[in-house]
Amino acid sequence: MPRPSEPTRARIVQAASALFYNEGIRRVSVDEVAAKAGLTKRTLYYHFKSKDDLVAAYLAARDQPNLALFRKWFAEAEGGLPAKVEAIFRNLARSARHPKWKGCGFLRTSAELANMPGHPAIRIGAAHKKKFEDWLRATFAEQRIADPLKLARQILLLLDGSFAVVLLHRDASYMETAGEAARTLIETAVATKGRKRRD
Amino acid sequence: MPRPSEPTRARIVQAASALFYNEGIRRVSVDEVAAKAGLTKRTLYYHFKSKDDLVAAYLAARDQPNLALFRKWFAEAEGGLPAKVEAIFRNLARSARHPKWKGCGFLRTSAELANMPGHPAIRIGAAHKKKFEDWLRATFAEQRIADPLKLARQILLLLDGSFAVVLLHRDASYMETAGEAARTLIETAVATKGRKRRD
DNA sequence: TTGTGTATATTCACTGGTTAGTATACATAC
DNA sequence: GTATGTATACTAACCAGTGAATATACACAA
Repeated sequence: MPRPSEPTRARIVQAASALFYNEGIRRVSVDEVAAKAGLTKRTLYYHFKSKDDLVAAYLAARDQPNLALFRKWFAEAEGGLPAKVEAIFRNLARSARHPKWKGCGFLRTSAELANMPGHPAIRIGAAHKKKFEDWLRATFAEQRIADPLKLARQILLLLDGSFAVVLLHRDASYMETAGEAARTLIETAVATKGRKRRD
Repeated sequence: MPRPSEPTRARIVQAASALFYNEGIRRVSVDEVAAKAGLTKRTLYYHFKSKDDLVAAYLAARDQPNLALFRKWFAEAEGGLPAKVEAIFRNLARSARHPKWKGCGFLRTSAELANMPGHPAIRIGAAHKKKFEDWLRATFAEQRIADPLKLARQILLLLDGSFAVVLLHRDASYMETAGEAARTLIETAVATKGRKRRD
């Protein structure tokens, strides 16, 4: 039974993900994670050196799948650039209507651990958001938009804002409002493409 | 010494505010709050029936001062509507650069308690955001903007987005980016004032 | 093929500390 | 002498992390 070790670790991360996402980091004990994974706490501590380490692994496992989903929604959408970005918000709204939805795991974790600035989990969250921003910036740069970084950050702000607002109000329609705002900002940036900045 | 009871209660809320905001709800014990307020836990439980009750009081105490601050920043700013809204973001960025700043207490609390949907603290947070949205909507309506509710919600999304992003990245310049985005959205809405919706 | 050593993987049982909430008694002011 | 307010001392549960022992799989030697 010993040898492999990788499936066990993966099972622990899976159990931790479900519990941490649904209940919150500090609400969930290491014992609960171990029980859900079907093993003892001592075994868990063989694979992870601390609870903080486990929390970091939980977020690290969410990084790539999450980004892939956003890219998929963007790629599959019909229409031009604004429509493709808006599709991300529309799909997100659909996810948010599921009763088990509880916002963005990265944001919620960094909100809960805000008193530990250098925590590995917060770094992983920041890196995740940065990857998303970088992908948007590159996409906008390809379309010869004047200030692709600024526009990417504006979209990111709307996205994370919709995570926060929808979590509070439990009203997913805010995500469609955010999508509309994103469309307006993109169209404005496109219109300014060649022109000098006014003001 | 007994009689008054109100200053005692206020002192408890003050102690709770500092601790809950800086360390997080579940991180802070009722004993710690009592110690910081200079009394025993048993006395605290005379004034509040549970920890949840105390958490709710912590947020309720933040509601009016927070809104007043936003209104003050708006009112004192020079210039037109976009400049006045942008001033809110600029002032917020200034606050966020203080090292003790840890985001929006309402958002962080509801992120931490996301597993308890009906929690009084979450309701207070939602009501707070709604009041801000209502104030913006009324302000925009006075200026004869076409869809004041939609614009108010877009600004709210940018505001809460900047709380989230700046908490993660510890880079307050995102708030100025959010302010710029708000300006763009307002100017677009103003330009659409009388006109029919295109599309 | 069979025995044996070793790194890997797992468990039981425990520690020292913390936690929300309470039973009871005492003090003060009016 | 009764409302209000405060403190001491307690419960019963929980929690992150560890010490010591054990089980398994595989490499290699006989």
